[in-house]
Amino acid sequence: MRASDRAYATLLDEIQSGVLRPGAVLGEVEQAARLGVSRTPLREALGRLGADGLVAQQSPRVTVVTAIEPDDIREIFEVRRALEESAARLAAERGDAAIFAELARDFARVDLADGDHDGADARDEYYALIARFDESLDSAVANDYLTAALRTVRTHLVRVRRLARDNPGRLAASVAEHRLIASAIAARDADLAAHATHVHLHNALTNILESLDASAGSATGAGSPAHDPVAQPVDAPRP
Amino acid sequence: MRASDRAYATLLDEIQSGVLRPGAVLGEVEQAARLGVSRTPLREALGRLGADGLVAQQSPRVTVVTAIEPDDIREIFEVRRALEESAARLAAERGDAAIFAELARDFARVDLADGDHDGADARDEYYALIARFDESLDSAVANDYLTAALRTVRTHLVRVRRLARDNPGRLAASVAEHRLIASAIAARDADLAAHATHVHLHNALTNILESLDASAGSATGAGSPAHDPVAQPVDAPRP
DNA sequence: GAAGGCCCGTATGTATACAATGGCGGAGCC
DNA sequence: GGCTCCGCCATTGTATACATACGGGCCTTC
Repeated sequence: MRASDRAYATLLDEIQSGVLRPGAVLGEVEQAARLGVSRTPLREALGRLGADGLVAQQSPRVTVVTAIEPDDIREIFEVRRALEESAARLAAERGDAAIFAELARDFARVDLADGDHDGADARDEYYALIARFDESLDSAVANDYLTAALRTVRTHLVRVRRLARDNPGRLAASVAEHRLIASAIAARDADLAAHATHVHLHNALTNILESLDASAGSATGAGSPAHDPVAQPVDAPRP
Repeated sequence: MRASDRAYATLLDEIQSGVLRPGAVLGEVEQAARLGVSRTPLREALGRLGADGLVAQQSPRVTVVTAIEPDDIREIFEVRRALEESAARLAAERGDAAIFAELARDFARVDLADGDHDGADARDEYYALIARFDESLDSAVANDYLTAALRTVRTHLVRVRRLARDNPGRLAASVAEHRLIASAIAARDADLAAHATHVHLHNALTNILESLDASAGSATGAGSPAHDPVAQPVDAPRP
């Protein structure tokens, strides 16, 4: 594996997981030394992260991790709605019905299992299933350009999810919503698939924004308690 | 201006204008020498072009200009429809009605002027107006993520337009379609704006594909006569 | 005492040198 | 005669050295 790939993967993970917080300054020599690579591959990694929108040049001399604010989340969900509604429609038109019928069954099963044991276990199963659903969707749509655009959106979504604590009730509802979407695609009902996607995204966004409001009310800025040992100067989240 | 920016801009222009044809091999030392920059900034330029989807690594050792085939065009238009329909909706909801009313007037004027003098002159005016329309749309939508996604699509569209000769009749129709979209946004009629966008994209795609069929029938591969003095080995359009 | 200018330090941007890998060609063997 | 293996060459990936430019701090002057 190339050094630039390692640097990109590591930085991506650290940004998505919150180890590198928004506003953290990413100096080239500093990060290159920390990750054990030279400046050249690190620059390539920073370039890719910049293309993804995860880092930006605050000034011509300083690269920082970008912030995600409620307005960003709304914007991301607008793009997400546009792309995923289309994807759902296209999947309903051309997808393999059997695959989505099976996905719908699996979502139904998780829905039941959720009563048995809620917690990290159910959540892991949920996220794994979502990932499988996304993969199946991409494969059914068979559109590299759409998949690429969705990939960018999903990259940002990882960070968004981290900001918002998902309550157990929302989890169960989300599973049910996905089940409906999968069923609609399996039934080749493009309108229903699109509208169910719309509903799902509306609910997800609402939940996230409410969760953000709640945590903003309880503790200001102490959402993620993790004191990071890496991101040195967390000054200037935005000028 | 940085050397990497110059390299990127030059290569982008050459790919979009067809000087560097699909399948052309972009060796690092070769292109660096040609563009008068070092390998380091050239690599950065290639990386950005790769992120845009304009070049790809055919094998782990050779970077080539990507091809655009009819299927690619269909895929691009699927993404474009998803994004531009949403953009039209959002612009209708939040845009400045006055700006789009003025755009609608300008489209109407070009529509009339088209009768006087058709040719390169009208086409330039048309493309300038389209560019202004796109800018106004982006500004009205005020969504950086959506704008970024549209930017990628538009980058590819430049190449698509070059492939298809646009006939004068289509040009006039396109102007009329844009006039309707602008009017709908000015009237804050989100549904009409979205549906007019759908109609416009459908017509544009149909025209492009028909034009492609026609040129494929008349001359195979001799669509762009420009003999290029730069792109050396045009071997292996695809294995 | 304050403001402006100069100098230095530190950062990025670029060039080049070095290393490793993959492909191609030739030669030898079956 | 054909296939396979070995070795060289070419090209990319990485590291490092050099240039340049921006910013901060200190000194000087008004």
